[in-house]
This record gives sequence, C-alpha cells and structure tokens, in this order.
Amino acid sequence: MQEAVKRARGRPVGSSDQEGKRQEFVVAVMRAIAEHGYKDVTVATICKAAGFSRGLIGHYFPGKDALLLHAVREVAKDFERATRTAAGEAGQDPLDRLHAVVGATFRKPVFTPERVLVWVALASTSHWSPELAEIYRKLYRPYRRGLSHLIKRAADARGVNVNPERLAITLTQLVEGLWSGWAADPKTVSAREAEAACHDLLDAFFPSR
Amino acid sequence: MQEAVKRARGRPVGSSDQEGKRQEFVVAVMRAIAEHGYKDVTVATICKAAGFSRGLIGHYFPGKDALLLHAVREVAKDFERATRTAAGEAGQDPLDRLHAVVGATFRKPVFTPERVLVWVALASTSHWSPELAEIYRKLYRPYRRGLSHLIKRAADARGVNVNPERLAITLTQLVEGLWSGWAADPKTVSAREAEAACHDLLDAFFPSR
DNA sequence: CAGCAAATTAAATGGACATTCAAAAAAATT
DNA sequence: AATTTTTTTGAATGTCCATTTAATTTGCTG
Repeated sequence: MQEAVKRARGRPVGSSDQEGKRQEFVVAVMRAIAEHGYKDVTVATICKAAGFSRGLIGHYFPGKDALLLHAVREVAKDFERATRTAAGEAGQDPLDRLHAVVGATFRKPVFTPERVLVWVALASTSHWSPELAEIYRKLYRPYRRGLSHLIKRAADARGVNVNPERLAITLTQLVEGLWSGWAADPKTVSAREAEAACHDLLDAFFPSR
Repeated sequence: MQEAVKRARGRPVGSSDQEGKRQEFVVAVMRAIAEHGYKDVTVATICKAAGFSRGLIGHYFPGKDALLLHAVREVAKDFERATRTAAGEAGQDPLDRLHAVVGATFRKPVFTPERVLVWVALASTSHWSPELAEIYRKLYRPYRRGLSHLIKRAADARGVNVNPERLAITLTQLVEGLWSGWAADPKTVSAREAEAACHDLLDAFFPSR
C-alpha cells in the first residue's frame, strides 16, 4: 500500500529566498541609518531604501526592533570575520598580525561608511539596551582576548614590558574613538590618518631598534 | 509740564532668575539622557526630572531641540573649563600637563555618568546634525591644538620623534573611545583602567629613561 | 488553465509625542 | 487690598510612526 505522503500544495515553502530577503532588509537598514541616523530611522525609510512597501517588514521580522538588532548582529559578524581573515593573512609574527588587524579596521570591507555609522550607533546606545550591550560584549570579549594574546607574544619575543589586557583595551577603544571621530568630522579624522595613528601606537609600544 | 514717564507696573521684568531656571532644565536634560538615552529622551521625561510640568519648556526654550543643543553646549563648556584648569594646576612641564589633562577626563568634575553619556551621545550623533557637529568641532579644534602644542614641546625637550597633530588626535579619540567603552561596559572599561591606559600611552611615546 | 498559497501592497488603527493654549496661581507694584 | 504681570499648569491639538489588516498580485501545482 502506498504511503500517504503529505505533499505540500500551493507554493512550496522554502522555494523563495527568505534568507535573501532578510539580507536585503539588513542592507536597507544600514543604508537608512547611514542616511538618517540611528535616532531617525523609521520603518518607512528602511522600506524605502529596500524598495519594499512599509508593511512587508512584518512578514520577515517580528518588528522594527528585531530587524535593527538583526542588522547590528550581522555587522558584528562581518567585523569578526574580516579581522580574523586579516590576521590569518598576515603570517606568523604577532606584531605583524596586530598591525594587520588594526589596519583592516580602516579598510574595506570593514571600513565602509554604513558599517562604521551603524557601529558608532551601537556602541553609543548599548548603555540603554541590554540586547545591544550583549552584542557589543560578545564581539569585544574574544576580540580583546585575541589581541592581548598577540600582544603578550609580541612583548615576550622583544623583551618589552606591557600590560597586554590594558593595551588590548587601548587598541579597541582607540579604533572605536577614531571611528567616532571620523563619523563626526571625517576631514580632521580621515581613515588614512586614523590608521596611521594606530600603527604609530604599536610602534611606540613595540619600538623597532 | 510733567513728562509722562511710562512707569512699569506689576512685576518688573528681569527680576526673576530666568538663567537659573534654564540651568535647572540643563541639569534635568543630563539626568534624563543618563536615565533613558538620547534616543528616548522626551519633553515629558525632562520635565519630570526637573519637577516641572510639560508645558513649561516653551517659556524658557524655543523647543526641545533648542534645549538639547543648549545642554550639550554647557557640557562642552564645562569640559573645556575643567581641562584648562587641570593643565594650569599641573605646573610647567609639558608632559606633566598632558598627563594632568588626560587624567582629568577620568575624574570629577569632567567624568560623571551624566556628562560622559551626554558626550557619547553628542559624538555619535554629530554626523547627522550640523549643529552638534559644530559644537563638536568648536570644542575639539582648539583642544587638539593645545595638546599638539604640549606634545611638540615635550618631544623637543626629550629629543623624541612624534607627529604632534596625529598624537593629539590619538589622545582625544582614545579618551572618546574609552568613554564610549565605559558607557557600554563599565565593568571591563573602568575609569581607573581607562586613565591608566592613557598614562601608559604617554609613557610609550615619551619613555622615561 | 484552474485553484490555491505565499508574497506584497496600501490603507486603517491606535499610541506616543512636541507643541500650543486657555486658565489658574504666584508675585510684585500701587 | 486691588491690580497687573509673570509664571506655571494640564489638557487639547495635530503630527508622526509602528503595527495590523484586508485586499491584491504573483507564482506554483495539479
């Protein structure tokens, strides 16, 4: 006897690119934030940036807040991926790796206006949002751990005396501050100068002699 | 014939403490931002923090935006005043002055939760507000000029090779990033650690030997 | 092609908010 | 005390916005 296989009728679920559509929303969120600011992003501006009608958001996300959080998580993921890649491509010397990681934060694909502006918004809003604070910590905790590990190795190899955890915080927060400064006044804090400032910092802590 | 002098009757204008009331609003804005976040500050929360009714704001400011800008300008003024004072009290040695100025940004009266949170909000919103961007630049331009001047003198006195403008930007943005980091995760980026990070940075660029 | 389900739209709904306004309270002068 | 003005209030107003909903379109399946 033939097994009564329950066949899907109508349009098969999963045939459409649900995840792709969600990604389109994420891109639209980044564009909308970059254009209007985190404070003034509305469902209307997001959907306009995506070319969708206002109501569609409800079919792919529980609501505006969930979409915003999802977008920020994507930015954090991209950041992590890109810095890992940069470190991997830099070879074995820990100081080279530090320069590579820090340099990557001022170059594509990490450093795009959209990503930086979203990140600055995240960092400055985390204080009042447990969800954003968690995203922030979940990215920075292992990131700083990796940096301090590299710092320790570089210091040991050179006989330099540093506090690895503190210097790791210094690096992450200098980058964050430079991003913030670029966002506020890109003429004064250009990406090029910002990157140079980071390399100078590493040179100061690890003098080549 | 007696000159018909128009005498003011009733309550004389200017006898009440208008400026004092405006300052009460400023304090209330800082409290309200610290509690609810820049994005979620409303006229209602501000007036509640001040103990006034909602409608009163209209008698002392053209509107909410004007009050917010006024409050941020006050914070910027206080910042400038306090750093100048710190520099003045530090004596003549330029490196001592740099340490003092940077240290002051992590101590009262500059470093209070309210002020830091307002500043973080300002910095991260300047990109989308010409008015905020102007406040930001008007504070930072002369501030960085003063820092780079001190850096240059300290470097000349010690025969150290640095780029004064770049290091000045590094200092301001490291402080900004540390403030931002403290706001997002005060446990990891404590005021004490943040200040130590800044002193370490100066020590790295100006080694005592 | 017919029928059905998913995808999408655009308008409706309801709530939050800044601002305005008329009235009341407070304060100062005559 | 009476009068005039300032200060303050709290409700009314109108706008903006996220979300919901019914209706429409699109595309698959038989």
